Amino acid sequence: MGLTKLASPKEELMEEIRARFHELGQRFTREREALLGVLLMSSKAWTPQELYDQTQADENVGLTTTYRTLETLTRIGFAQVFLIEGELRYRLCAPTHHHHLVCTTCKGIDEFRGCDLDLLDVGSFQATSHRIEIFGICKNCQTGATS
Amino acid sequence: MGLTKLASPKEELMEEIRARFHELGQRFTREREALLGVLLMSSKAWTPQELYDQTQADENVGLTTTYRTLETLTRIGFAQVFLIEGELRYRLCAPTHHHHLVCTTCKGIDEFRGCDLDLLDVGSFQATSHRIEIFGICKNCQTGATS
DNA sequence: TTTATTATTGAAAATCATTTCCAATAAGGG
DNA sequence: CCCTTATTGGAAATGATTTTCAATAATAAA
Repeated sequence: MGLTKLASPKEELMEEIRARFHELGQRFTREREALLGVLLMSSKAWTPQELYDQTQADENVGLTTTYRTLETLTRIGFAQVFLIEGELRYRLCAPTHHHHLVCTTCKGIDEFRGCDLDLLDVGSFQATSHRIEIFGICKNCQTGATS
Repeated sequence: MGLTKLASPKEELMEEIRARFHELGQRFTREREALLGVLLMSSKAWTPQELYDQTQADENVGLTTTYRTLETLTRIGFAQVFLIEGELRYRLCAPTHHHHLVCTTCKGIDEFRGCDLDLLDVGSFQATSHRIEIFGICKNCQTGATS
């Protein structure tokens, strides 16, 4: 990990999201593209403020827009919120079922598939979804680098 | 579920927590006892505000103290935070390894034990902990009652 | 018991996170 | 190129949480 590329090819996912936006009658603005550009660049889960700061480098995107875009992406299933050490962080996610390896050092998150939780007997509890998160330190962060 | 009693006997857990507080040089105040009294009463995960409101019935506990006590219980391992539908909620938890069935209607949480996640191969990722949460509707909430 | 020490409390203020407002802007269909 | 209307951004509002600090009260020691 250590902020490796996302599993799904960058351009492909960008197009998939753009298409979904159009389907929903939402516009694909320069701001949204800039935010997605940053999000697609790594496996990191960002706080809204961090993401905002990151975009300031080249594009001018407002903090409010950053919040709104993360909310939208989460609502339509292309991002997920994570509670990591008391902070809410957002990360792009493929919309297929998977779980996460969360690095508490760099906040990078890798996906993994394959879980047998559907087999678990939960009695009369009517399960609708589940989440598995494995916390730890990714390979890259084990080798000393602080971020 | 539907806010059933906690697995571990109420008095027993209260004593365990009291003992741990003493060990840590922390005082077992009337306020902390009142808050624990409410927390021990059910399997519900509370927002700080809700817990504060609940205590006002008989004991006068401040909101600040409510936040502080939840923070302390979480830090020493007797409570856990949950992100449920965008809200942070706290629930007493036995300090042994287990996972959760989260009712998104009443916010009651049941514990379940037995998971084979330790067997999962996560390659070079250095796992330190993991969390499994199953979301859904508990038996009690399936039968119509709104809360 | 009584006293001394010091952790804890609570109310107010400060801070931080997030949302709402609304006038100006710009995406994208026609 | 024009029109419609979703989107933007800054400011203000709101909401959640933390800090501050003087008063209080829980325990240990006498």
